[in-house]
Amino acid sequence: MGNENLVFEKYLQSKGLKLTQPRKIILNAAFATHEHFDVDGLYDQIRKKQKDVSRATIYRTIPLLVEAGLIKQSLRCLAKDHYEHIYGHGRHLHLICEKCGKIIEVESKETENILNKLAKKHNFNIKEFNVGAKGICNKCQK
Amino acid sequence: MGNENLVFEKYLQSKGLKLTQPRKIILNAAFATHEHFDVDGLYDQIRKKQKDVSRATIYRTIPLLVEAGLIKQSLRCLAKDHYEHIYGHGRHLHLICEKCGKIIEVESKETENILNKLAKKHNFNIKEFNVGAKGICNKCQK
DNA sequence: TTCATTCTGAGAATAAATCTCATTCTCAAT
DNA sequence: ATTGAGAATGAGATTTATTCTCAGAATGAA
Ligand SMILES: [Mn+2]
Ligand SMILES: [Mn+2]
Ligand SMILES: [Zn+2]
Ligand SMILES: [Zn+2]
Repeated sequence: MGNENLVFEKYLQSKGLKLTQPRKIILNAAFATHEHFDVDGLYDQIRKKQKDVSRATIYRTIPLLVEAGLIKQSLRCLAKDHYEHIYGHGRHLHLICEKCGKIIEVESKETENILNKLAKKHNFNIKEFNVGAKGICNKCQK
Repeated sequence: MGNENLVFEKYLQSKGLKLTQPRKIILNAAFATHEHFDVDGLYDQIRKKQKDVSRATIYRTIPLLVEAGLIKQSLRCLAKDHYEHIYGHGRHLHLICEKCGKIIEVESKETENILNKLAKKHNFNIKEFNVGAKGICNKCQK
């Protein structure tokens, strides 16, 4: 339990927006797990906790969390957008198994350094890394 | 004009499928440009050439081209799946401008080597690399 | 309280992608 | 050349994630 709440509140204030109850609930749900998540996942999780937030509000809140630098759009599985929180969670790349859907997270400063170098060569200002590979995981190879 | 036709035909034969006229037209359209493309892009391009292929057939043919190793799913822009051909086109990574949508393609054996190393450590068998970054391009920084 | 603004939920609307199905094509066997 | 079985196609219906609309509720400063 970091201080995502504080970060979010600060961001909302800076935009003249309010940290309401639904927004708190959604923020909490997004940080309740270290797994990637989608809108329906959040919705179900929130409903299990007797809370009540509409899907519309979740869809409206996610861009705010992204803008605040708390979460990022991650992968797209089963035709749905997926997200993951980034605040308090080191950058990493993804190895995604095409068979079972397993996601392996790996840290790699090296790839970042290389990308930074290439970006500099093109005068490109990187905001978000997006590194990964698809293939077959250990178990599924048998 | 490589021999994508031959590759596609071989693949289709191996699956008991046929290289029909619509499939030829779609294949050609996919290789007519080195830009990334989406279904509507192909559809418009084909219609401009007086040809006629339904969207349904394009949607049905794309997975075949992917399976044949001729194209790959690339980016997702404006809520649409995008693709790019890979046959006869060296692997590369993408620097995508969030402002103007410009896509800079850069080669980098280094990142591949690193990813291969990381994959080996996890007994992961890589099929497709997916490397890039989002940010602001040279021009849009002013 | 008042008042202006922001938020919210419910449901309608949008649109990419998939599916259905009747018809047409393909091609190997006769 | 004819036939027949399976494959392919186009048109339109369907699905479904996401966005939009709008009427009412909450917020908070004055
Ligand atoms: Mn992750
Ligand atoms: Mn490319
Ligand atoms: Zn697996
Ligand atoms: Zn740009």
